[in-house]
Amino acid sequence: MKTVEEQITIIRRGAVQIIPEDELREKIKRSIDSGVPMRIKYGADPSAPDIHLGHTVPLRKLREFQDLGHLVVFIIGDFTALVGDPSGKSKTRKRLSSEEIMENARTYQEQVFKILDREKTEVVYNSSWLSGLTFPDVIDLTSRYTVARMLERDDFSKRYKGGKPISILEFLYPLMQGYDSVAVKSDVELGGTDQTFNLLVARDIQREYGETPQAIVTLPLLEGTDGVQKMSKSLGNYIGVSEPALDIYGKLMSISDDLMWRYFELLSARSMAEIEEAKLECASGTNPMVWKKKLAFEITERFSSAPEAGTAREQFESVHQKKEIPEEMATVQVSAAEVSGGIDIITLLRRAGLVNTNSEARRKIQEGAVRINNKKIFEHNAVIPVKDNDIIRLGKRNFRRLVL
RNA sequence: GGGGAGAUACCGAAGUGGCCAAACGGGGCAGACUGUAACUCUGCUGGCAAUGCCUUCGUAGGUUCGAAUCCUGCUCUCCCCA
Repeated sequence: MKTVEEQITIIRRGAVQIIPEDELREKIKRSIDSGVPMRIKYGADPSAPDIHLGHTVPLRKLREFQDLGHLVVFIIGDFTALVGDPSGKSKTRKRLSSEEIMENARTYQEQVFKILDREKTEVVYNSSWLSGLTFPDVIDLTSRYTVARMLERDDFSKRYKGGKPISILEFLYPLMQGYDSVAVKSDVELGGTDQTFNLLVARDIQREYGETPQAIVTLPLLEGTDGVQKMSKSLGNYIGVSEPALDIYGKLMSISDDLMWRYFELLSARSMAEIEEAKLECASGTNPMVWKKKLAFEITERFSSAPEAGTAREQFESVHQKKEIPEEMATVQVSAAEVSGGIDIITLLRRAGLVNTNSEARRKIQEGAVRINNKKIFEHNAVIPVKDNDIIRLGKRNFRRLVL
């Protein structure tokens, strides 16, 4: 068992804030003395089943807590998802059916346990306590917090000042999350910095219900592959942990050199000392690509396997560095009858799923982005004689192999 | 309950009777460049049987030779007052 200070050091690495640190120390000490592990709460929204590298930042921190002997209480926010979160810009965010939620929760867990230790994880659904609350219970809960305090939340106050709508339901969310903490009796809760407000509300709610408030550990939000906005599926700048090894590797290689160091800090298992060393090395002339490949390999391996990551690296090198055509690619099946006497290029591109409309196909052809077997096609009414195994290419990185 | 403002393409935002498939910016895609799928530069970015035609400016009607633009109802949002 590690000492309090040793544990704090591990917890602090990569964390943005620990609120309040002395309370956390106290909790760790009590845990050591009593031999009872701390209960570390983490909530997940099962509306999007694909977890990406951004989610893995807190997950890795949870794993560190587990390795220190503590228990993770993983809350699936099925009740939350059932109600449907109206926050943000998407006005008509759909409400999920309970079947969808259960399915998402299942795939979610599959992915989460690539990182977490199953033995030290308690998975719970917040519907099991939230759906049982009566309206008087809800009134009691809402009476314990004020509108002014709600408006302290950054995005609420911004929207309020900017004349953007805020639904009452959104005010309820922090309260529901806080109630979750009461229900699971959490000692510590983890979340991204965007969750700071909700995590703090939970402390107040716990106190209101006569419990000892949880300590809070906030973690940075990982920037997406664009290097600017936070990684999110809706922004399309994410790297999913269940993506094919080649995609994970390739997307990691596409990040900027600056962002690479950020990823090293937040995702890599390498020590900070080693990372600093690498930075110096690059500053003195080493091609950053060398280190980017190491990062890409490490992360790809984590979510697939060493052989798969190796294959991904080879393919990347062959396609992007030697400009060769990848060995493996998506295929498109056509019947021999369809292509006897050739097939017109627009139809071919659409059949291959490389474009969505004929107009788009014409544009791409004009731009010189279309190749068949590495030969550029410029005629948008060209009729192409094709055969089995021909390769259709759009741009640098979209390939389809034709199968008759 | 009363008064006012608004809803435009993936997002933000201009346009206020014909020159509007709709400026500009962001995003996306492509081309050039590159160690790179980064940066930068350039082009494209509603659809189609394509020098034309069709659909689109919250929604349903109306006025007009002609409507994103004017009128009316409806839906939704914001602000002020009570």
